[in-house]
This record gives sequence, structure tokens and C-alpha cells, in this order.
Amino acid sequence: MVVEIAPRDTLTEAEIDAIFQALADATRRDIVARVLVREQSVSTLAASYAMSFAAVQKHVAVLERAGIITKARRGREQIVHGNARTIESARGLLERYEELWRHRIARIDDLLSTEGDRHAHS
Amino acid sequence: MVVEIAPRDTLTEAEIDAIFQALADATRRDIVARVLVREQSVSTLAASYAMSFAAVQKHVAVLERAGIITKARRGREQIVHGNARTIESARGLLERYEELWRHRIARIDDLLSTEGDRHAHS
DNA sequence: ATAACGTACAACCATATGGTTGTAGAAATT
DNA sequence: AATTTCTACAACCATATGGTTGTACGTTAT
Repeated sequence: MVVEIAPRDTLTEAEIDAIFQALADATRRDIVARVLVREQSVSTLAASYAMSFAAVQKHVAVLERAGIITKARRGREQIVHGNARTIESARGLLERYEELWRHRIARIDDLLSTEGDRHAHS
Repeated sequence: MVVEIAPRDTLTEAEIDAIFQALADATRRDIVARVLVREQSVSTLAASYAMSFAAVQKHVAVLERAGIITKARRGREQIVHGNARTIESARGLLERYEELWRHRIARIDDLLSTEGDRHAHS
């Protein structure tokens, strides 16, 4: 049902929400790690966890909606494989935050020299 | 109420959950970006968003529990500042996933040479 | 053809999440 | 001393999340 054209490199806020949300669960992170190493069927994945097949299926669906994994039919099974590009997008975002952090001193200096320093303490 | 000893460099699954969960909301990501650039009070932050003070306060609490920001009292206001180390931990995790991805071909070759290739297609 | 396997999905449940309003207290201002 | 500012937190509400079981359907195997 997802239309999946060529992957944009600009993500909407909602898409970023979905990516981090998908990664905010240990079972899902484990699924990601497994399929990045070696793609495998949903039922194979399900056998690895102490929960129902349906539960694992839902986790896979969450990861799929976030674009972190994709599924491809092979006969009666659905093969799950990882999409490193999406993970890279998330990493890029975190790197930009770190970049903001590294530049914070310069920015503060800038603000102090251009603005008045009302409320400044030290 | 949080006891905050020296920061470990190994995170528990629950802590990782909290970090990604905290980043899975556009308002909270914006708060992070703001305080990384320039630390500011909770009420200053609250003034930036079209939601109640209490709602923003909750977002700040979520980020604080995840260790992404910390608060420090300055008179009657609570100054929020970013903790880039936690963000770096998250980035490190994503990098490890990408590393798994980069090595997948070698692993598949390894598996194919040791195992039989039942179901192999191409 | 029948059985078994792999998947999909609906219905349900408990708890978490993201928002609200209201109350209360501590610190600064007047 | 009285008032305002900033923060904290409880109570509440609607919706989302993570799990379950049950049913159905296409694909492979017997």
C-alpha cells in the first residue's frame, strides 16, 4: 500500500518521528541488527523472540513504515532486509545536533556582542 | 530526584529506548536543537511553542530522563542545557548498525561457503 | 485433494503518551 | 507584605503502543 518512489534525501518531521520511534524498542533494534547482518523471513525472526508471531509481525511493520527495513516475497515467505540509508539519515541528524553543540561557544560570543546583555550573570 | 553519578559509556537497553523515544517527537527535537545552540529557561522554551507550559515542561522532563538535557536552577528559573554526550551515544549506535550493513556481503559469502545453499536464487 | 506453513489482519486488553486545566509553592519584584 | 514569575505536579482525556488470541488466505508439501 506504500507507494515508495525513489527515496528523497530530505525527511519530513513525521518521517523522522517514525524512524526514532521505530528504534525506541529493544526488540525492533535487535531485528534491525539481525537483518542487516543477514536478511531473513518474518517467521525466522519470530522464532528468535519470546513473543507471538503476530507481535513480531507488528514490530516488522513498524520498522517497514519507518523505512528501516523492507520486505520482499519469496514464495510463501516474506524476506526482511535492512535499509542502511534510512539509518544513515538518522545518524546524520544526530551529527547535526553535535555540530550545533560544537559551535555553541562561538554563538554565545556572537549573541553577547550584538545584543544587549540584559539578564547576563557571568 | 535523579541521582546522576558519573556517566557510564555503556547504556542499558532501557536507556537506549528512552533516548530514541525522546527523539521521536518534533517538539522535543526542536528543544534539543535550541538548547544545544544556547541554553535557556523552561519558560523561555515554552514561549516558543503553541502549547501549554505544562506540555513543554513534560517534554523537557522526557528529555531529561533520557539524559539528553539537564536542568540547573538559577534563581527562580530552571536553565536547560544540552548533553551532547548522550546524543553521541545514540549516533554511535547507528554507526554500529551501518557497520553491520557494510560487512554483510562478507558474512553472506562466509555463510554460503560453510552452509549448503538451499533456496539460493542468484 | 488435503495438510502444513507463512503471512495478514481484526478484535481485544493494559499501559504509555501527549495534550489539557487547575492548584500550589518558591523566588523575585514592587 | 503583596504580587508576580517560574516551576512542579496532580487529575483528566483521547489516542497510540505493545502485547494477546483467533480467523482467513495464499503457497508449498505430501
